[in-house]
Amino acid sequence: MLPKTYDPKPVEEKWTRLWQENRVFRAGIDKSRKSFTIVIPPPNITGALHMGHALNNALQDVLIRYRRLSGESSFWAPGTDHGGIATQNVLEKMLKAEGKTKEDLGREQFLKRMWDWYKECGGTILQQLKKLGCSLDFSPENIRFTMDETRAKAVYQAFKELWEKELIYRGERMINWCPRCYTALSDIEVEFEEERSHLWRIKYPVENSDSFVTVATTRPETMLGDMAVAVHPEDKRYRKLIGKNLKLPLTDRLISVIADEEIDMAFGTGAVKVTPSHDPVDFQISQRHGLAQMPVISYEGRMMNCREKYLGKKTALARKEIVEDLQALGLLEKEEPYTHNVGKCYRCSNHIEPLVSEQWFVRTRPLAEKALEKTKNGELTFYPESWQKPFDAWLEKIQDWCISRQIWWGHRIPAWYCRKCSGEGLHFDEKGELRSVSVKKGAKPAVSREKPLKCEHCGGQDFLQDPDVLDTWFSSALWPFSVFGWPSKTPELGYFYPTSALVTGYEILHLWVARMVMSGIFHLGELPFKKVYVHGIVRDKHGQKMSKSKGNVIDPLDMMAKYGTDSMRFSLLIQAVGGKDIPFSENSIIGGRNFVNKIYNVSRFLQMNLVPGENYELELEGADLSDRWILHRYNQTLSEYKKLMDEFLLPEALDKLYGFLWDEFCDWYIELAKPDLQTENKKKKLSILINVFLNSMKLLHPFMPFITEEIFADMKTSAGSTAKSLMDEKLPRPNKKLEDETSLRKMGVIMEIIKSIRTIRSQFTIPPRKEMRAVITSSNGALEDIKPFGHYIKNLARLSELELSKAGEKPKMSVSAVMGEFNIFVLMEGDIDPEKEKNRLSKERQALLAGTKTWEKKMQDGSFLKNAPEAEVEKIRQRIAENNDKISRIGLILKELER
RNA sequence: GGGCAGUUAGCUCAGCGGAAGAGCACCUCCCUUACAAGGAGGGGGUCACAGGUUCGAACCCUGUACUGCCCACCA
Repeated sequence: MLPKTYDPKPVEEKWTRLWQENRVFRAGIDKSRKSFTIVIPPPNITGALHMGHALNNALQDVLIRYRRLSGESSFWAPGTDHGGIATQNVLEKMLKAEGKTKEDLGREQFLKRMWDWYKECGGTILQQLKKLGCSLDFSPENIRFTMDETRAKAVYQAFKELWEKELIYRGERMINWCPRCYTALSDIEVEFEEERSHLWRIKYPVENSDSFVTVATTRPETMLGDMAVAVHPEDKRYRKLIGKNLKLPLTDRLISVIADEEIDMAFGTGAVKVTPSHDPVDFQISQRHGLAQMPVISYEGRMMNCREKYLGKKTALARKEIVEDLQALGLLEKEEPYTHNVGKCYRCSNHIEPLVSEQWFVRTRPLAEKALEKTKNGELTFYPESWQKPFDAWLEKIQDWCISRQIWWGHRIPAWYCRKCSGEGLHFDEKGELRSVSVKKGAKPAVSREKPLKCEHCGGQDFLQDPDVLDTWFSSALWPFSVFGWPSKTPELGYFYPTSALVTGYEILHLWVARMVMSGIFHLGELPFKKVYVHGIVRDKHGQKMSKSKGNVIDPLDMMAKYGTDSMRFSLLIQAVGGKDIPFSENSIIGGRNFVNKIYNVSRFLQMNLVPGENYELELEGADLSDRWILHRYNQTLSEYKKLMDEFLLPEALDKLYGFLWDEFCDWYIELAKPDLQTENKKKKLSILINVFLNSMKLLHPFMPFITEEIFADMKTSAGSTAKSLMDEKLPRPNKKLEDETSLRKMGVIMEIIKSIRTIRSQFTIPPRKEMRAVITSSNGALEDIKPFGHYIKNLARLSELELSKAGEKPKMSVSAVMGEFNIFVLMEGDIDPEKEKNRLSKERQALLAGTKTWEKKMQDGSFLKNAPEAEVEKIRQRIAENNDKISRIGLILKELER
C-alpha cells in the first residue's frame, strides 16, 4: 500500500533525470507547428539562485509547459549572464579573503580566475534551475553564456553597427562614478536613498570688502573645486555683486559671482557654489558660462588638487575637517540638519561620486523614438498593462547611455588606438599598461574585433586596445537574438525570432527590457517580443526586501528540500496576482504542501479502487446527476483555465483549478461516488473519476510538474494512454457534450439541503458518525426534483432514514430548518428543549422579517420603481415572496412547538 | 518636486453600480477504511475619511489622510 503522505524527493529526482534523458524539453524547428519562445532572463553568475529567480523561472516554466501541452513548439534555452561589476565584486571579495587584490594577479590571471568561477558557479545555477523543475533543455550545446564565443560575436557586431551609424561615441561628460567598484555607471545604475545629513551655510568673503556672500551646501568638501558662485539675475540681494570676485576660503583662489536663471531664489541663501567637476547641475552651469573645471576628488574618492592638509584624504574625512576649519575661521554661518537623497551604487551601495570623465556612450534618443512608436501603436504590450506608462515615460526622457566600465570582467571594448597617432591621449599605469584614453588629446579609435593590421593614418602596426569593458547590460540587450546565433542568419533565428513573450521583474524594466526593445528594433528591424509579462519581487512576510544584511533571506533550495518543489512553486505562483510583490514566508509553502498531499491522496484512493490493467475509458452512458454535474464543472473549469492562461492570468488559473479539485471534485464528487464503488456501477464511476482527475492533472502540470507527472505515470494505462511523459499528451479541449446546466441547478439544491442538515448536526453537536433520521417536506413540485437523489442526501448528511413527504407536519422531537422551498426536520433522540428550539427559530424569523421590511420599503419608493430596471424590481418582488413564504412556514412550526 | 498604484475579515487579496466574498489563520465537533498535511460546522468587516452623482455606491466623481513604488540635477 502506498504511504499516506507524499514524499517529493525521490519523485523529483527521478523525473528530473528522466526528462533530461528522454530530452522531452527539446525544442526543434518544426515549421508545421506554431512556435512559442521565451528567452530566459539569464541569472548572474554571482552565487546561488534566490527566491526572485524561483518566481521568475517558475512563471516562465508554466507558460512553456502550457504551450508545449497545447501543441506548440516551445523553445526555452538555459543561459547565464557574466554579470559585470556584480560578479567581479564577488571574486574580489574572495581574493581579499586570500589576502590578495586583483592588481596582485594582473588582468590576465584575474580573468582566468573569473572563467574558473564561471565554470563552477554557472553550472551550479543551471543545476538549481533543473531542481526547480524548469523545462529547459540542458544539453551542453544548448547552454548559453553572455560571454561565450557566439555572444561575443554578437556584441562586436552590435557595437560596430552602432558605431557606423554614429550612435556610439566617446566623449567627456559628467558621469556617475563608484569609487569602490572603481568604474563609471549609467544613470539607472544609481539608486537614490534618503539620508540625514546637514546643510551648511558658508561665508565667502567679497574681494576688497568686509561683506560676504553666504552659500548653502550639502557637500562642503567640494568647495575646493568651486569656480564661481551663481545667483539668480533678478535677485535683489545679490544683483550688485554679479561680476565681482569672491575669495574662496581655504584656497588662495578668487572666483566670480555669476548670474543664472536656474537658481532658485527661495532655496537656502539663494547663492549657489558652482563646482563644475563634481555636480551635474554645476557642470551644466559651467558649460553655459564657459567656466574652467578643477577636479578635486579623484577616482579613488580622495581629495586632490588642494592644499596639503586635505590631500589624499577621503571625502568624508575632508568634509569633517573643512567644516571645522571654516568654523575656526569664523566662516561657517550655520549648520542645520537636512535630509536629502543621496545616490548610491546599485552593486555595492557606496556613495556615488559625480565627476567629469571621458567615456563611451550610446546616443539613445533615436533608438528610443523607434521603440516609442511600437509601444504607442500597441505592438508592444505589458501584462499588467499599468507598466506601459512608466516604460514610455522613461523612453521619452531617456539620457545617453554610458556603456564603458573601468573593470576587467566583461566584453572588452572593440576599439584600438595606434600608439604613434594617439599622441598625449594614452595614459599608462606604473606597470606600463594602458589605463585610460583621452580622445581630446589625440587618441582616435579604430573599431575592430581583432587587432588592426595597419594604422590608416600612419601605417603603424603598434595598437593598443581600449582598456575598458562594456556595461554588462550591453550584452544583455542583445540576448533575445544573440541566443539564436545572431549575427549569423541561423535557421533558429528565422524560426524563433521574434520571441513570444518576455517574463521579468519590474525592477529591470529599464535596465534590461527597454534596451532589448531598442536593440531588437535597431539591429533586426523587429521587436524582440510583443508581450512583456511583468511580475513583482519576493519579499519577506512583512513586505521587506530580502537581504543578507537583514537576515531575512529565505533560500528556495532549503524550501524545496524541506517541502518539495511543487509545494514551493504552488505557493509562489498562487500569490503572484497582478504582478504584485509577494510577501513570502515559510508558512505560505505549507498551503502548497497540503494541496500536493491532497492530490497525491486522490490518486492513492483511485489506485486502491481500480483494477490494474483495466481500461477505464470515459463512459457517459447512464451517467447520473452527480456525474453530469462534475463533468459539466470540469468542462467549465477547463474553458476558464484556457482563457486565463492565454491572458497571462496564471495565478487566477491556478486558483480555479485548486478550487475545482479540492472543493468540488474531492469534497463533493468523490464523497458522492464512494457508495457506487461498492456496486456493479463501480467501473462506470471510476471511468469518470479517473478521466476527470487525470485531465485535471494535465491542467495542473505546468504549475506542479513533478507530482502531476508521477500520478499520470502511475495511472495512465487505466486511461488508455501509453505516453512516455505527460508532456507528450495534449491538453484536453472543452467538449460541448459535457455541458449540462440543469445538473448545476439541481446539484445546487441538493448541496444546500445537505449543508443545512450538517449545520443542524453541528449546532446540536451530533457526532458526524452518528446516523440520524430526517424528514423533508415541501408543498410544491420541488420535492419531485430531489426525490431520485435522496441517497445523495442520506449518504453525505449521514442519515439512516430519509422521508420525503408532502405533508407539512412537524415530527415530534425534531429540529427544524427552512431551506428554500423545503422544510427540513432532523429527528432527535430523547428530549429537546422546546424553549431553545423556539428561540433558535424565532431568531431566524426575526432576520427574515427584517429582510422583508427592507425590501418592502424599497418597493414603496416611487423613484426606485420608476428608475430601476424591471428585472431588478422583479428580483426584489421575488425575494419578498420567498421571505414571506419562509416566515409563514417558520410560523407554523413555532405554533406546533407551542402545543 | 512630479507620476502611478493601493487602503475591503487577524493576514494575503478578489469583487468595481443592484442583498459584503475567497484562501490562510481562529473557535467547536470528529483519528468516518484517500488524505488529521484531513472532514464537517462556525464566529468575525460603519469596504481609510469627508463630500458629491444616482432610485440605489465597496464600486463612479472630487477632495483629505496614510502606505508603497517609479521617475527627477534643487544647492
